[in-house]
Amino acid sequence: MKIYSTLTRNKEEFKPLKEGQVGMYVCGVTPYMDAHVGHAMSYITFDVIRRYLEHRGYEVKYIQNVTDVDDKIIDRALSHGIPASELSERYFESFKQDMASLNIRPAEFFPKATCEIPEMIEMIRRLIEKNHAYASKSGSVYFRVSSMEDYGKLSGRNLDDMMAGARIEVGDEKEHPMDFAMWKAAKPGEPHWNSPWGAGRPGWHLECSAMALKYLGGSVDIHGGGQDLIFPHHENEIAQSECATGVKPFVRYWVHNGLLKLGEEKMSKSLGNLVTIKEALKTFTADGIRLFVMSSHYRNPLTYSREAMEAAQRGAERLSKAASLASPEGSPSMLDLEAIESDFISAMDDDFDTPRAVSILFDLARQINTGRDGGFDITSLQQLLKKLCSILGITLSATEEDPVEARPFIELLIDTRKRLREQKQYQLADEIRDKLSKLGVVLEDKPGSTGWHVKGPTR
RNA sequence: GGCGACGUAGCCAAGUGGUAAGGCAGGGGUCUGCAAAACCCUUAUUCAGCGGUUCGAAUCCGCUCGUCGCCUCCA
Repeated sequence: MKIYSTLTRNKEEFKPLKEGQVGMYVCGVTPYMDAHVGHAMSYITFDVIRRYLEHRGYEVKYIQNVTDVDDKIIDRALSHGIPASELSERYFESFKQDMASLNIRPAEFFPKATCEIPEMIEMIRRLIEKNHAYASKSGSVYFRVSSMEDYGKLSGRNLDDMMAGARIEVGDEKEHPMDFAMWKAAKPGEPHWNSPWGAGRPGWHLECSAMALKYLGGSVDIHGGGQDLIFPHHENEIAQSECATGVKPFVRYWVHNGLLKLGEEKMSKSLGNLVTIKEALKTFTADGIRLFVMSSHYRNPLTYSREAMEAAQRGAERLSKAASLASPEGSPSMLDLEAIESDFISAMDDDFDTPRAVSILFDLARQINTGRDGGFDITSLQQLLKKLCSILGITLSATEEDPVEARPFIELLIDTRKRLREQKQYQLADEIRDKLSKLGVVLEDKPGSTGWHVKGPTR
């Protein structure tokens, strides 16, 4: 199996530190508003990677942090008149719901920044001891970037290049403009914790270093996140971790997903151009959204559009139809299932090439349909389709929940319509079908019987 | 200005040296009372442009144009 690592900018043969086990750390959210489809894209990507690794026999330990204290949370909590902890808790719950709706499996553990303060303080202390960090007069602590030989290796920058950028402000208390805060001295009214350097709160980058170390050990196999985190976040994580522990590399495979665009720009909370996951789910199903994400390679940017989403949604429906067809009782289909599965594996083994993997799913669906039409037993094909879909977290569930209360009435109408058709009263029969369709119930006449299903969410 | 991606049919998107997967949409057909679904056929002599390397390039190299991301919080 090959995985592209941002650090080497190459596909590397995947070998976890401990055979058969994978420590995976994915940067989580800062919960101060509802998550958007860009977050969905990222977490679907890592959910698929996790599921696939497990399918390949690895035992995966998956950790995802929650940044439950930061400037935005504090600002927003203030304007809502509630404690920061309450705000972040509320949106973290909302986030977990969204993830569940998208069939994204929860992390094994979601460490919160505010619950890991002692570990972070310990890390700062070690870095100060080793001269990699220093406390300022105001009680903040900064990482000394000049103390690290290869600072900038992940993002391909060096300190001189960065100094050439015009947007750097020279802070009074920093030794070097690129030094970054690990501990921020408390301002009046802000949530704060005590530390050897005074009251304050942890810097953003520090939590991931401390948590990765605590939960996954000195070396992480896979560390994931959006490409927008490469610099400064992940660069600084490397600096803190490698300088504190002396263990190199901090991360064996850096995996970054491309960003979701809305129109010509990145979808983001700060730009405000976003579609929340809850909004998307009003129109599309989890399978539709997952297929949309997987139809493009995870390292490429993807543009959210109604047209693209609808195409994915149609595709999802096609797959679940093929999976749920009743199989004729004929001779079994003679397809080489092992060859199909091994094509799927080699696509996924090649840096998780989901577009290629998905194309195999569609090929399989067509084989199922033609097999059915030819009177073959398609059960084994359907089992394979279901198996491959479950590796990708595609549920294949009917697009809508069963409208239990309406069921007897729908069936009554279908029965009535059947009699009308027998009497060749087609005009009235078609009228029933059209009206049901407008109500979201689609009828399909087959030889001898009429099937029905509910249309996707609100389409 | 520095760093990094990307540009393949109407749309989305694989393919990284051997002659263009797959999905959606469109056209024609089979089936059907008509639909729907499904199936079959069909839609890029061509991969942003221009040069170069090669027996051979969408794939490698150079240049040009265009788009995006990061350099400030961000999945």
